Amino acid sequence: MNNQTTAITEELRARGLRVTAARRAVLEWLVSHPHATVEQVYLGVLRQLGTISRQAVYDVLSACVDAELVRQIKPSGHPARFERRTGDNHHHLVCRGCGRIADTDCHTSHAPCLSPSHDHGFEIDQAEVVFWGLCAACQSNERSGVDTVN
Amino acid sequence: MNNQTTAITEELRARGLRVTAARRAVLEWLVSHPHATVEQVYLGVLRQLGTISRQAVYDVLSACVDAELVRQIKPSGHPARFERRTGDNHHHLVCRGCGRIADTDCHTSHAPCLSPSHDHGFEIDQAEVVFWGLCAACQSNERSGVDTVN
DNA sequence: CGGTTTTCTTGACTCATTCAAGTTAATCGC
DNA sequence: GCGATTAACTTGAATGAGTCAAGAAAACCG
Repeated sequence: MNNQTTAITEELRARGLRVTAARRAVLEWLVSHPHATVEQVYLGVLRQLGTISRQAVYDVLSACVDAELVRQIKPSGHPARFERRTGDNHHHLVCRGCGRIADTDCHTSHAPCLSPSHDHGFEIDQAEVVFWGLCAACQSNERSGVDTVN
Repeated sequence: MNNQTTAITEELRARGLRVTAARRAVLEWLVSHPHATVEQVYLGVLRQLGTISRQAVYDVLSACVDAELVRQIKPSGHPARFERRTGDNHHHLVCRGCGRIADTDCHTSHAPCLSPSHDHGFEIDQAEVVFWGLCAACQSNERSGVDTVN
C-alpha cells in the first residue's frame, strides 16, 4: 500500500466509512482525473479493479459527497462530474458544447457577491459560481460543423 | 388584444419568430408565474387555451430561450425552470428539497469575482451564481419528516 | 472466528427531455 | 383575400442519467 492509498484509507476511516476496494479505487482514480463523470469513473475503476458495478460507483460517490471527501458538480444538461475536495475555493468553467470542465481561481479572495441580501427564508449552505462558454475544441468544431464528444 | 399581448407580439416579431397562440400564451403566463417548470407552464397554458401539447411547450420555451426572450434555469436534480428575461442581473436561490427558486439581487453592482483570471481557452459568455439551501417550507418539513412537493 | 451492519451486485424502473414523422397554421408574394 | 412556402404543433416512441429494491458479499467489532 503506497502513501496515497494509506492517506485515502485514513480519510475514509476518519469519516466513519468502511474501507473497501471500490472506495479506494474510486478516490485514487479521481485524484488523477478531476471532473470525471460517473461513466468515466466506472470505466477507469473497472480497468483497474477488473470488476465493479456502475451502481457501486454511484454509491461510493454519493457516500463520499456526503462525507465531504468529494465534490459534485452538476452542469445543466450534462451528466454530473466529481472531483476530490481540496478545500480551496475555486470555481468552474463549463463548456456548453461537451460539458468539459476547467478550474478557475477566484479573482478576489473574498467574494462580496456571494452573500445574498435577501434570503427569502432560505437556509443557505452553498454558493456556486459557474462560468459558461465554449472550450477551445468546441469552438473550432462549431466552425467546422462537427460534434464533439468529450 | 390588451397592451401586454401587443407587447409580446412585437417582441416575437422583433426576433423573427412567428406569432402563434401557443407562444403568446406561454410568454404571457410566464409574466405572472416566474420560475415555472415545463409542466407548470403546460398546465397553465392548457387551462387558458384549452389545447396545447407538452412538446409545444418545450418547443416554444426552447425557441424563446434561443431568442433571449426567456431565461432557462436548470437546478441540479430538478426539472428546468423558466422566467421572462428582464435584463436585470439577479441571481437565484435554489431549494435542495423541492427545487423552488427565489430571486436575489447582487450585493454589488459590479461583481469582481465574475471575470475569471484564466480562461483555459474558453470563450466565456455567461457567469452564473446559484445559492443552494433549504426553503422555509422544506426546513420545517425536514424537521417533521414530511416530504414536500412544490 | 461468528454476528452484525454496511456495501456491492443485478436488474427493473422513473422521469425529464429529445427525436421523428406527419399535420396544421403563419407569413409572404400575388 | 388567396394559395404556396415554411415554420410550428401534435402524437407517440425513444433516450439516458439517475434511482429503487432485494438479495449476496465483505468490513468491522467483540
